[in-house]
Amino acid sequence: MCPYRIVLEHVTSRWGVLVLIELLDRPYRFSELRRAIGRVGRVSEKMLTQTLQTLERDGLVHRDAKPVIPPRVDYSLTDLGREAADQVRALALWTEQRMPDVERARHTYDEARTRSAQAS
Amino acid sequence: MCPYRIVLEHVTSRWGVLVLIELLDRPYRFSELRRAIGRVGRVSEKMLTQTLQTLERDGLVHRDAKPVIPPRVDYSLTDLGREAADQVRALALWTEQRMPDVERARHTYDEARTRSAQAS
DNA sequence: CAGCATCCGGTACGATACTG
DNA sequence: CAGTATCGTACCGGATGCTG
Repeated sequence: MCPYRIVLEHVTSRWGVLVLIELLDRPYRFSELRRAIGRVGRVSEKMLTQTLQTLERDGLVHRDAKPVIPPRVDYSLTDLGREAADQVRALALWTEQRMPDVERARHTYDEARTRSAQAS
Repeated sequence: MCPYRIVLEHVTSRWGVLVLIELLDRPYRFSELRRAIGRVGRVSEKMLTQTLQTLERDGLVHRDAKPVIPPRVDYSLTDLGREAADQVRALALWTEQRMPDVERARHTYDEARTRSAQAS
């Protein structure tokens, strides 16, 4: 499989999308980020960790761990990450905007299928 | 979960991305589309069917089934689908472009981890 | 050719408990 | 607080066989 597709899948992954969009606003701490995303769709601690590690490895997210007690870790976007996040957010906004059209299309589709089911 | 996130996941899904990008060039028949995508990552017949149905239901893809023997079905983008596909392609192109940066970031990341593993 | 039905393995994902 | 480790499950996705 093409190497760039891997990165594309990281960026467009379920939680990757949400992480990038949230971090576009401002840096977040781990649990804080988890709560912020939680308003849209609950993410498990494990998945958030995994997603952040993947994005960090790809150079999209910067992890700043301060050696204090209790631990404090801040996540932010790198310049590269911001470029990706901008595009992802644009896509998300577009989706939100076009939701009515999608709903209408679905309704038409479902009705057509219901009819043909009745006809059988 | 927010309704628009569902659509976003359809669009950014593994095969959804590739279908949208391919259809941006021109309409495709089923098997033809499968082969076209196959150059990047093999997709099973089942997944392609499923992806196309989802995108059709969301009003992004138009399905034109001609009642002939042998069957001929053409898939194309709707206006709505083209809007989505444009954004997805932009993201894919960006990813391809920035691949060197990602590779470099990964190398740095992996090396740092190797070192700390040796230190233990 | 286009697609549906069925079975099945891998893994993505969540819940929980534990550590520094 | 910010994770790691372990376990169980649900679902993704592939392989195969069949239909119009």
